[in-house]
Amino acid sequence: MKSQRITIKYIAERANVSFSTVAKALHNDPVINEKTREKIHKIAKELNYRPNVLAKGLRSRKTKTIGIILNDLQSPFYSEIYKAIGDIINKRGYTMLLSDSSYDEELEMKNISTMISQGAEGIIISPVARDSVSIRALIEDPIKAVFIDNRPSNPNISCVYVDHKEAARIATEHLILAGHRNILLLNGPLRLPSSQDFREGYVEALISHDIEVDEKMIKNNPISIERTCDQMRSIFSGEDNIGKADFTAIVCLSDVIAIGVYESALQMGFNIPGTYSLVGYDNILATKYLNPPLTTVHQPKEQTGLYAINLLLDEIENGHNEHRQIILNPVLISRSSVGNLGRNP
Amino acid sequence: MKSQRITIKYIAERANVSFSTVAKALHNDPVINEKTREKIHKIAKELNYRPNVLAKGLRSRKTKTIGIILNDLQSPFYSEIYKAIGDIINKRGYTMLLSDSSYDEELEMKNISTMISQGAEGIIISPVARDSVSIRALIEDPIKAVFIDNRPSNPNISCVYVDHKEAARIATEHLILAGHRNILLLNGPLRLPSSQDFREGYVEALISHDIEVDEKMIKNNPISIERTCDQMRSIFSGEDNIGKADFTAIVCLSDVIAIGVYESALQMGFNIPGTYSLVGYDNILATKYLNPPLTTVHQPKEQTGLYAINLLLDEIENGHNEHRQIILNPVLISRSSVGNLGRNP
DNA sequence: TTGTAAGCGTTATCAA
DNA sequence: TTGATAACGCTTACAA
Repeated sequence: MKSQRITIKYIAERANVSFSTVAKALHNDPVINEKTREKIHKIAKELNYRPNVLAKGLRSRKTKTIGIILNDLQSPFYSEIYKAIGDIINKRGYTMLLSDSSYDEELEMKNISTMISQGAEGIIISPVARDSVSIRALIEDPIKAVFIDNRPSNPNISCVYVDHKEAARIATEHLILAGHRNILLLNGPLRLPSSQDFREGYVEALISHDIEVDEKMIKNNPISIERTCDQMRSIFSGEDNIGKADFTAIVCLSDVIAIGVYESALQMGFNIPGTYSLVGYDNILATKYLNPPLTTVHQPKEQTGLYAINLLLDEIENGHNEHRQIILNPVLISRSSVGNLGRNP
Repeated sequence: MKSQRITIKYIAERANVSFSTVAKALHNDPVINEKTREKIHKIAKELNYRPNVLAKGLRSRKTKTIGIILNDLQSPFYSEIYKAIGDIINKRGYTMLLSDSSYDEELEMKNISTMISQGAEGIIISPVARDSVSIRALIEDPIKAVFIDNRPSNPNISCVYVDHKEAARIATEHLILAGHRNILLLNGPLRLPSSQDFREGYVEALISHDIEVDEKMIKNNPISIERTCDQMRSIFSGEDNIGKADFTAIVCLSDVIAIGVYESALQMGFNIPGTYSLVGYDNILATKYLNPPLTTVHQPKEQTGLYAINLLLDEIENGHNEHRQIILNPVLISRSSVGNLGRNP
């Protein structure tokens, strides 16, 4: 298995020319004689020559590699985003380096380091925090980056994100207009910028409708079905600081959390929207087919990915240097998980 | 922005030692004096030194990079698999190169080439076909590979897969035992090995219960919600060679196809399981919460990923050379999308 | 204990 | 039109 590696040097031997001639021929450099060019191409093809990207990158600084750093590879939310990114990356002849930070700053830092080490020409990242060591490191590094999903506090970064505050406002208001006044917020960990924004939107909606904000009604938990079930169980069992009769509706930071509520409904025997009305966020594929179909706020995920990669490639290939911020709008998708309490006309 | 790149050479200058001393110190080579070692580490840390993986890989042939090639990054089926893979890869200090072949052999070939070019030390691939130019190329190359999701025809390849034939048999038999005899098979494109296997299992189940196999009842379409809706619509409109009354149950090659049937039910106004009983395959997360909850055949996706990456890393790191084939078992998850026709006790 | 030097496979410059 | 050569940043004998 000590099989000879196919390099331009090896091709040169076979073709009886110098390796630099081979290099030029392979790049279709017009200085090379048509005949030799063809001969060399033929040999390369026969030997199934594959240029060594490492050597190439080392020498030319061009690796044609883009790093994508997200927080949860498995989440349908993120997968729609990087599906869109991946398609473009492929089409444009790049390769995608992908990694998962799992909402952990240390891991994020490591991921960024690795990608830079690997010679990624650019990075698209869904940052764990609005500002952090890793983000500052990223900005200092001469590597191009586009942030998605969250607005970084430093304005000198290109980014594409949906206005989470507005999303929460829309979702909460929808419930208020359906007559709900005691609305539970199933939020994510408060250290996440999206959770902070979402919370703000929720509060704003309540206030603008003269509803008092009760801190006990805001629950911050990791974004997962299991943890959501734990939360609901603790409310039902009386362990929590609120009881199951203290609210009539639930807003969730993400559809995954909303699915956790569906699971809880199954486990604890309550009904959606009979017992609780429910609004999610993201509009992931499955929500349409849930029982009942979930009312949720749509995030343009494909668009996010598309904008992000186009911005990045533009910066890389055309040396674009001014930073652009693209804010996308959330839109309410009304389905059947919200019941009308009939207080409002 | 012409910022000085931090290399061992640069650190060497700062530390007043030769660059090879730096290299050794950074590797904690015991021949280096404790004092100088510490000094060098300190400087490296201050300068935020990141080894250039390209140079490293070029010289040492170790890139710590694993390539993952799948057919549909967005599908929850695949994302569970590479989530599992990604976790291990990260934990073991590797990086993941990910790409999507979209069930296209040409793209697959390109993806393999790219990964080899990039110096990936190993590849985990869900192959488009059981045998193909790209697969043969992959075997000839000295790169380690593990196939998942499908059994390749060449036995000299490590692989991890679920027995799709058995899965189809279980699914179909489940319907037969519920009294169904006219069962529509919503299969994938016939060029896909999984479709071929699935078809076999379906046929086997029918035969073993003395039900005649009707080719018209087997539909091969791309695996997507949209194409499934198209198929159902053509049956309902009479354009197809079977009519809507010709069957009472449906088996699907994947849960995504099954979701397409749910969508069709919505669009065309039929009922599950009232009009048609339905069995899916994969047991993706959402199936449990569909309306009605989908009866499906579970594929151990996380296990698939885990086995695959462990096999691969074992081959890479321990030079394991014998190839191993791991076959995983599908298991029926009975929920509420199958109605009993009452013919059997 | 530290330093010198060759080489990994390219690109790119200059000379022939 | 072709060839020789240096350089990219690192690893790794071997020499000092």
